[in-house]
Amino acid sequence: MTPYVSREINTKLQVTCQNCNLSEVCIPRGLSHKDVERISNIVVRKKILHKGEYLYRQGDPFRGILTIKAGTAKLVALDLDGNEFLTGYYLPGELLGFDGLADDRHACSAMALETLTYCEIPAEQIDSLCREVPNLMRELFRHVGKALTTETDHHLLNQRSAEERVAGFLLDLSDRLSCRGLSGIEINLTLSRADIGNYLRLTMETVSRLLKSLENMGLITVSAKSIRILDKDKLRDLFNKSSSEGV
Amino acid sequence: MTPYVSREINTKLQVTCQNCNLSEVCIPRGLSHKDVERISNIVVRKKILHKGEYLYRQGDPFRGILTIKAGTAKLVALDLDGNEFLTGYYLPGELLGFDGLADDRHACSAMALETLTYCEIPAEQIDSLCREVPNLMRELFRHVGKALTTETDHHLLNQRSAEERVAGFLLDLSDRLSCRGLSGIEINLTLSRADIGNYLRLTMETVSRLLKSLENMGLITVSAKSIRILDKDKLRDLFNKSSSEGV
DNA sequence: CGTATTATTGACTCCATTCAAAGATAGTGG
DNA sequence: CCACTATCTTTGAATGGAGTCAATAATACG
Repeated sequence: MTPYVSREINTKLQVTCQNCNLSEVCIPRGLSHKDVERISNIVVRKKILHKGEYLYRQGDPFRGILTIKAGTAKLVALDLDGNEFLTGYYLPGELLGFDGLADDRHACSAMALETLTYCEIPAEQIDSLCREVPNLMRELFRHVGKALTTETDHHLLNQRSAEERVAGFLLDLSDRLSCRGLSGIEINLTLSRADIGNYLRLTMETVSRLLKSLENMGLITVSAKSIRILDKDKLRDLFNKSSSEGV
Repeated sequence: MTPYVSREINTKLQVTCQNCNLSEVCIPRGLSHKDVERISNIVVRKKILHKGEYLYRQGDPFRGILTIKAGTAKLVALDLDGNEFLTGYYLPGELLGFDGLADDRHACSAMALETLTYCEIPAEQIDSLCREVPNLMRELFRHVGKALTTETDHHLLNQRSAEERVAGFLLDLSDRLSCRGLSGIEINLTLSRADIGNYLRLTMETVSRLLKSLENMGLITVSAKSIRILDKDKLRDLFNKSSSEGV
């Protein structure tokens, strides 16, 4: 019953944190109306990026904490050999940029996977803003802590069997989409098979084979970049396979 | 040339952040004398823990940010099946506890690997202390950011070949010991083979085989829990093997 | 409509795991 | 101090899961 507000980023003057449709998942979550107002004046609402463009690049000076308004992005680290490693995949309302906190340079690159709009708390403002709005400080600590446990979960996922990894990836994505009021059943992948493989540390061939296998089992249907989850419970069972061994 | 101060935690009254021998690597790093004084009054210097005792357990309410004064600790997450996953291994001056930031409960357990002493910024004090000492806030953000990139590096390491993982583990440990003024050559492992395997997501058999193999190559000598690095450069070459393929 | 990119499918290989058994080490009580 | 036990470590042989290489198919894009 919150007043409906246009999703168009183009109507720039109107869009504030107070009326943003993502206020339930983004920074404002848990902050008072007054705090949000304070923050909203600082937050920079950025222009559109197109597929393949960077929000920031590995090695860039830390630019701030970003949050996606619309679209999806991937976070990529380069290993010693220059190979990509997809460390994260971001949906609207999710925060990124924490990889720049450690030494004021971004340790990863963030790239738009499709047309994307985002907001930013500029690096130079974080300090003063946190001092003025202690609740924001607490929220930022909470978010960066969340980024840490998410990375641990990702690491844990990638130690499981290829089948469990793919199942886990779909379940995670489904849940995160649901949280944002989007369909957790009809999933539109913006990642390529190679990207998914990169995220799960599998080859694209293995990802392809396993999506087909899940389809053959009747758990999902796959058609190009669109995946429909037919049986989430069975998918979950598959994900937890190792614990209920032997059946 | 800083005045030498007893390492004995038992002489409680004397030990402050100002005179702690770890001030170059721990929280005080980069803070003014005055800031350190302020913090030192809040920091709680804890009693001795013995091998196998917990600093905190998964599910416990967030207790604060801890730093090890003497000894080593492991950070362990339990996966869905109840299997251990060793997410981190901590040396004196290293901070832990960030796994409790996200939802005020610790996502991991921290266990002493040997007799251990540590200090603590209690959870309830972090907020006010950060407000009084903005430089501390910045340092904490830096540290939690570091924890995040460290976890990504760990994740990346665990995607490499078993040989590279073991070599990388030894190199990392060696460097971290060196930073603390300890020998990076004569390494005393406090982790068991199973723990190392757990950290590197290898079986203890594989770890054992590869330590033996590195010994046969003349890069290290192994005797029980004591490892001596004989040729760090060659060890580094081995770690970077995949990039200089074919030789 | 044609070309480039991305995805699928198959056959074969190899690295790390598993299973199993022997050997070393550390901790305990007589 | 030594014997005894439990735990940790080493070593070997066989297995299997995901990778690699390669060819074809589908999709996106100009």
